[in-house]
Amino acid sequence: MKKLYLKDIAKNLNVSKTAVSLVLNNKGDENKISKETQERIIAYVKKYNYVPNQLARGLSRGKSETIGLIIPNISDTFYAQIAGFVEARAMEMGYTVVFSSSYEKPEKESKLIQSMLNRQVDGLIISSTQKNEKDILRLQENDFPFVLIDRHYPNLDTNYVIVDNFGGIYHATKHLLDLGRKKIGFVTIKSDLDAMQQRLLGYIKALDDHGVEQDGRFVSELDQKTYVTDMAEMIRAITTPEKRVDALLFSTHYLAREGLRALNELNIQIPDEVAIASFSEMSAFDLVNPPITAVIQPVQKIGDLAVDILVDEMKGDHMIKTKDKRIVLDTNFKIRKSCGA
Amino acid sequence: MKKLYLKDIAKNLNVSKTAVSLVLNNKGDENKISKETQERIIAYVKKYNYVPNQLARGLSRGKSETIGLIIPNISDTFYAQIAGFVEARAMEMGYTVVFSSSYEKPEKESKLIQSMLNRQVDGLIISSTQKNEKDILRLQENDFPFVLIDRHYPNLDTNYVIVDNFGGIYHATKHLLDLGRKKIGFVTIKSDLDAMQQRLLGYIKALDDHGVEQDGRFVSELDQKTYVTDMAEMIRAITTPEKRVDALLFSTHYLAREGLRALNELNIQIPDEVAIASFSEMSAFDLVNPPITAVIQPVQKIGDLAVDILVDEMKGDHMIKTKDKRIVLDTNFKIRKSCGA
DNA sequence: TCATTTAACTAAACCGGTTTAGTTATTGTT
DNA sequence: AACAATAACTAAACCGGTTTAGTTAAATGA
Repeated sequence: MKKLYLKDIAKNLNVSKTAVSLVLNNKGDENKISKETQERIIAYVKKYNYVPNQLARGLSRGKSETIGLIIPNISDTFYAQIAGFVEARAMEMGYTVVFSSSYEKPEKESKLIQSMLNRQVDGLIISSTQKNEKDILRLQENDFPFVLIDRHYPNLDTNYVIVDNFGGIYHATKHLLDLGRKKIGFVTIKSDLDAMQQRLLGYIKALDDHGVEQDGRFVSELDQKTYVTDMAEMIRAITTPEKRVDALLFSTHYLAREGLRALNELNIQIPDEVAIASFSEMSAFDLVNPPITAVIQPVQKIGDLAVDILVDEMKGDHMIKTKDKRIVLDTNFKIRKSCGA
Repeated sequence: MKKLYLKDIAKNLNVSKTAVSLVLNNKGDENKISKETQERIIAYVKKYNYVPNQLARGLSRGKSETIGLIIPNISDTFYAQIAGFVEARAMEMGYTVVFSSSYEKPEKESKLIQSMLNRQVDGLIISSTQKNEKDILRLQENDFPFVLIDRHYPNLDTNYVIVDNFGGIYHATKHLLDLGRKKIGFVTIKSDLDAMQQRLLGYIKALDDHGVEQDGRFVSELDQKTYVTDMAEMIRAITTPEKRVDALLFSTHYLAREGLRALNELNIQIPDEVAIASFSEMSAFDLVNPPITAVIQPVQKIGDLAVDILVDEMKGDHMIKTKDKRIVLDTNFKIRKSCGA
């Protein structure tokens, strides 16, 4: 079973490569290939199950029908889910997805973008480290189609699909306040990410709006690399009688996971002694002890919209910007036992 | 900033495309390009940051430096983790990964394989639906490099990296028996997958070896599509006084998750009334109530080895089979509270 | 009836690299 | 001095498609 090429088909049917190529690309009619010839070609192709070499096709058409997906970490449930939806939607649209994890390293992200461009992806979906303005700017200057997801550059004028981080946390904070919690701690990751800043700001704004004074506030920023080990100590520190919090809000699902673990180990009763809630969740938050109240991100929408916008951008006339391409999605709020509602 | 091509470099340096190409591919010396010319070329390329078009490169060399990964579902933590390790390892080796989820549909899997072949991937890593012998056989007949992971075809002579499903469950079952549990139920998915069969067999063998009679056994096979809703009813049925089990072993992590949920809802005390354990885990199994004892799969090893074997296969002289390319990895057993140890 | 369209098709250039098969000038050998 | 060997390089073919710019023969128009 040796491989069948366009020229073989042409030879065997006594037509030109051109004819075969045109017919296979649905350009037979407009190029006046007769109905019979078209049928002969299609029949032959079907019979011998011919499929064109995508590299050759891509090379000559200047596009690869491939989109690149760059995310911080495919092993993280949040990104894995997004990847799943991106891939499914892309496939519907006829695109293949190549992906890579940047592990939050700007240099890695930069290399990945370069490498994907070499591989002639037609467009990029990037959840950026947000420390790589240089590459993002370059993409934009070159009118290369791309969409940022989950994280965007607030001072750059790009397409993006993000969630309302501020609003999500504001809602969660308000909920805790409404339940009578007065001393709400906010546990987050040391990070310049705008998304993280917004979550912090949402927390602060909610406290301000409810007139909570300085001593009712406690913000703890853990290091991305050491948060697992730091968590227990931090929790111990803020649950001492002097500066005891009565609620903790975690800015990410993995912080909530470790926070819960630490609280359980210290035998602190949730929600009685300390109520907790999390921004973003993972698949077992409804099964942990106690189930964790969480701000839910619309992962499917993020994935679907990112692809839709990108596809539009890739085909579209670059002059006509039809769709709105800056999207801030609302979050949901899932109340469970951990917040004591 | 318009794109720089090989021919531009050649023109600007007054050398041939050949010279540039050879030097960039580290074939300068063997082709007797003088040291100075080599340096000139390298300096120029570095200065202007030239990188070759991978489609053109792939087309002319007949390889794309890309590997395809086909898994049941990228959103599943298990496969997401494997994908992460596969991608990382592949990148180390200079390969890009394209992936797609088959959602357990053989036809989808078949299409994906075809599509990836069209895209000229150099090799495939497949976690097959195991209902697609036809395509796997064809790959093999054509000497196309591929490695099966997680699931293999027992009657086909292919490369694979799987885990010892039988042994893993045997160990877990024995552990429950040793803890004095006499009526152990086995909850699994209706499936022809050999992996699933092996898990069932491991359970049976362990019972046999310990002389557990027929009424100490209970196997429940749930439907892949409806297990979430069926679980509660099933659990209720086997916890009636007449045929009450004192332990439940779940053949997958998602079954364990739903089983735990159902048991909690029915207010059945774990492990006092019913002990539970799971084959494979998810990231919060140590935080759920109670933490779940689980057979742990070596995800990193699966990913790493799959890539190693595939790369070997892709470069390697097909005549010389150096490495062992059928690998059955041992599982670990993580004891937590749910089994009552 | 002769010029013009049109229908049906194709040769050849092209995409941007790699590779084969040379070429030319210099050095080495006898 | 004559010839082979070698160093340093390049023209052109090639990968497998797409696309442009034609060609040819029949149909139409004035």
